[in-house]
Amino acid sequence: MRIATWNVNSIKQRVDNLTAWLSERRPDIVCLQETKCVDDAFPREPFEALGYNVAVHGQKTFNGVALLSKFPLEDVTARLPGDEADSHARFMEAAVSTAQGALRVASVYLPNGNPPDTDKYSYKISWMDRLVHYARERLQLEEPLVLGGDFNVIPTELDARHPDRWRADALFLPRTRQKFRALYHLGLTDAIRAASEGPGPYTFWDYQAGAWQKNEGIRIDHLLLSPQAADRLIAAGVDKHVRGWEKPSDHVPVWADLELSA
DNA sequence: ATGGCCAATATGATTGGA
Repeated sequence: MRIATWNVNSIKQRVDNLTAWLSERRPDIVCLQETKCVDDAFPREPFEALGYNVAVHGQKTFNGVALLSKFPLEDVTARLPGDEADSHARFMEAAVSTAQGALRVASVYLPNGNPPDTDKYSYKISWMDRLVHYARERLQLEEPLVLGGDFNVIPTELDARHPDRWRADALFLPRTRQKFRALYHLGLTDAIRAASEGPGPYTFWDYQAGAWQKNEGIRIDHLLLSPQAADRLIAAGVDKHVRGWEKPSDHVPVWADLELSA
């Protein structure tokens, strides 16, 4: 079972890159973020033609998440509990059944939170509190669970080429990192950090200022595994080369292989 | 050389991203 996450920064602009990467990496399940389109306008056909079931939860202009899966998607839920007034399309969960066993997966697009002295940051923190609450409940099921997404959190100094430049940023503030550690402390495993000790790899390079050419990246896209998933982790990686393609997203795919057969 | 981008929108300037 290969599961991946990718912030595509507009699904309409990324159809060619996404289909090319799917053909190359051949993931079974993909969590997508920043699809930036309403559900009726989502280009499903190119992905269905590659054998994927498609579940979308989008909105006009901003945000938007989706799941692609070679297995049927069941119990699809497109709301993170805890705030009925939250209208942002940032979360979608589904259950997947395979011959090797069941898996629960969520596509997560955590708020950016900048600038930190505004209600955008308090929204980020309260969203993280809701995610902690959700994860705590799901972990009680003691099942394989993968939270894949753009968490907009740089976890440690190993996860930025120039950490000092990010000190005052909502992605790296102590309060942000503390809240992210609360997720770890529930018992979730960071798949990339389990597979490599760092520094790096990075998953995002800004379009501006030659960040890609100078490898001034950060690691903010993560796959967090429940103990029942982490016990089955075989390998994990970041497809950095995709950032060098024509018309790239500013994020690259992150993937993990799980041996689901107990 | 200390600045450089990209996507969506009833668009030609503004907003959001990170």
